[in-house]
Amino acid sequence: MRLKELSERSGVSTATIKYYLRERLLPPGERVSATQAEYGEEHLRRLRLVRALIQVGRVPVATAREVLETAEDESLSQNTRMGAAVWALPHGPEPAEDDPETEEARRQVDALLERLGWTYGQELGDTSPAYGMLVAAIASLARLGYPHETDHLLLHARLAAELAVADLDLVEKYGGSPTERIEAVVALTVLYEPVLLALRRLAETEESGRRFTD
Amino acid sequence: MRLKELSERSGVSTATIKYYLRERLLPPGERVSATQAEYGEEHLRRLRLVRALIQVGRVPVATAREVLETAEDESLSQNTRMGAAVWALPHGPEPAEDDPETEEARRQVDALLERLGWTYGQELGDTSPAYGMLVAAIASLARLGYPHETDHLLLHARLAAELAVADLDLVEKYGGSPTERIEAVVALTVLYEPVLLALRRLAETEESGRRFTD
DNA sequence: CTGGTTGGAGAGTGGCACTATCCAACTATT
DNA sequence: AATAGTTGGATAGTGCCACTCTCCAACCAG
Repeated sequence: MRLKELSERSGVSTATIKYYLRERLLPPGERVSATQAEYGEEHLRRLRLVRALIQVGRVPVATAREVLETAEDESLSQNTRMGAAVWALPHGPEPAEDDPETEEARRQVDALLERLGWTYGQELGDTSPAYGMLVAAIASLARLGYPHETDHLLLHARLAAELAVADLDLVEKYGGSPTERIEAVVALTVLYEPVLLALRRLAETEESGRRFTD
Repeated sequence: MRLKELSERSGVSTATIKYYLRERLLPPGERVSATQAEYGEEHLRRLRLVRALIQVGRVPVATAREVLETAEDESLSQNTRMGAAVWALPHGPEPAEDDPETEEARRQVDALLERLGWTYGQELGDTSPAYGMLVAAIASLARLGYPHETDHLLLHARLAAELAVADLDLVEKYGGSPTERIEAVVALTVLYEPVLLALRRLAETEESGRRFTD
């Protein structure tokens, strides 16, 4: 298939596909002549994954490239590939190191993770970006004087763990090659985030409507 | 307090505070003379809330203004104010209307919400942005061939409802004026999103490490 | 008196995700 | 075979956004 057909079947403009090719989010097509290239079904699948990550998952282009490169780097162990791919997903700024709320939040998170028995992926001698995200969010809550008790966090963590088990059951049932599985974990991690957030907002609207009806 | 002190106590540069004042994210300070203004503790609190929404919650500046304006518009009922504030929170692009995956996703979401008995805030004769967010995410999963069974969605919804109940318990315990309560709902809705996502990612790393260790 | 500070306004910056233009090589139509 | 349209690679440009810089008159502290 030619660029135009790839564009029509994916709903992505040719200009944007060219941009993705340039940014190495898509592998180049097979050269047919000096100025013509041919694309296959694999390109279409990959393009749709890229679009889903960028549009639905709000992953920056540069990040999407890193994630996908790591996912298909067969020189790494499956576990490293999976960890590194999720590692590269977007996350807020690292928490400021030099204020009391951050330190307190860090203590609280450490205590929480220890209580859960999570090793929080210190695999590479570094803490996960998700850890920083968590600390920053809790520090913000503290700074605003909103409650952030360990019990409440534990509830969130317990529910998160339940989701993770269900998601990975899905991946195992889904099967496929190691690379496909890693892609599936990335896709499910990213694409179920809006699902979860949307459901939570709907649930909150529902519940607050129930409680605060005038 | 003067601009500089507000800046020092909040950790936000004076240039950025001026920008927020211009964008009406902060109410103007009390004029002391033609070119001097005085700010109070309320400004500091508001500034911290704005910063939390923008930096941690990734809410665009224009959206933050709408959300906060709605939250403090005392001409509206408490329920409307709360609904409208959460309504204005950022969400992905509306799903494309004209493709089969979107239609299928919409049917699935409608069935899910009916089964849950959620009225998904059709208060204003329109569906919530969170509804569109949910449809778009599920359509993406379908387009990529990933599973998105109703059972799996129901699990997410059940957990989301559990979170909503816990969050609103916190708000009720927190108390305060109606405006403060609405601010609290907005702040907790936004600031617990990164907490939940971070915990989910940590849980996924943990669980996939457990399953896929080579 | 004077050197530094304050705050309002407008223009400028940098990053990002495209998007438009150009052009030579190709392909399809008559 | 002429010609009109298409393709794909490279480069530059666009639009948006969240700041950030510059200027300047008014102000204030030593």
